[in-house]
Amino acid sequence: PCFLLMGILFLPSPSLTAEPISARQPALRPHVHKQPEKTTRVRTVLNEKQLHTLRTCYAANPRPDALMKEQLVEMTGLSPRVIRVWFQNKRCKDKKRSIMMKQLQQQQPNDKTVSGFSFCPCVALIPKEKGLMYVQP
Amino acid sequence: PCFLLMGILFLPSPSLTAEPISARQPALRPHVHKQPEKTTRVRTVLNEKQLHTLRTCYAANPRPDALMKEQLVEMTGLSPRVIRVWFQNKRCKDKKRSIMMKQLQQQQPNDKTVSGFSFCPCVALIPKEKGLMYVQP
DNA sequence: GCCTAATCAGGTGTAAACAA
DNA sequence: TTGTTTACACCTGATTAGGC
Repeated sequence: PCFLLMGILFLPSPSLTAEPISARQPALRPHVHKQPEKTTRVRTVLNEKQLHTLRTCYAANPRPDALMKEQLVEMTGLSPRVIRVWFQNKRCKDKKRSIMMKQLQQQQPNDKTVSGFSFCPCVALIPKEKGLMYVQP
Repeated sequence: PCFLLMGILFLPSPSLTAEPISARQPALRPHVHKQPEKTTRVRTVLNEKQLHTLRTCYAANPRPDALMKEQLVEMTGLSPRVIRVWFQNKRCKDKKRSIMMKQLQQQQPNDKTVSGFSFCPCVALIPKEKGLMYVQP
């Protein structure tokens, strides 16, 4: 259960070799056109194995062609649509992140002041509004 | 898959849990409607075997993904919700405990090392006595 | 009373939808 | 296609309450 694709060696996932239960068929709505009432958006939850496959492929080639995507469909059991969207989002996020990084680096090479927080992409660390700061008593 | 960069802790993507929608609680009135209706919450009592299974899994991976949780559901006979809550509580307790430990260790050697505060106040700062002091930033 | 399962409040990450 | 927004899955941390 390990094979080669585009020069990438895919090993079986360490956690699970057998994939028993949830081969997810997202069961998407056939009527894509908007019904203002039904706002139920079906969110596919990717498991670790699928993510690993996608990420490995992405690392080798962030813009897979149709053939490649087809292979991914087969490997992950995801729909082509999910594959496509995932790569779209991934490219976008990556780009955004790299831009952020560059800003961060050139902004303060080794400044340790609190002001550096304003550029911290991890929002959790920034009190948004009336958040609280933790200090030692 | 979690790393530190420029003092920012990047956590791995959240583990995935497929939770049936039916498990969502109807969000009963949090307010003054003190209706005499029974608010008895059902408390699951875990037996030794279930605890052992959960603890073993936790030791190997405190953040199981959807597949793993599904297996746990099968092995323990517990609902996905109970599994999820157990892991949440366990992580929280563990974290709290480890923080206590670290703070105990650091208590004697030195004081007033505010290093790290400017980078990560949420994580780095540890209460000296018992509990955190909150101040407005 | 202690331990902890369940709940709550608030936040994060991201798949999906949408806009350009 | 890229860039932005939205909705949802799931998190943490604090709190509440059930069993022993």
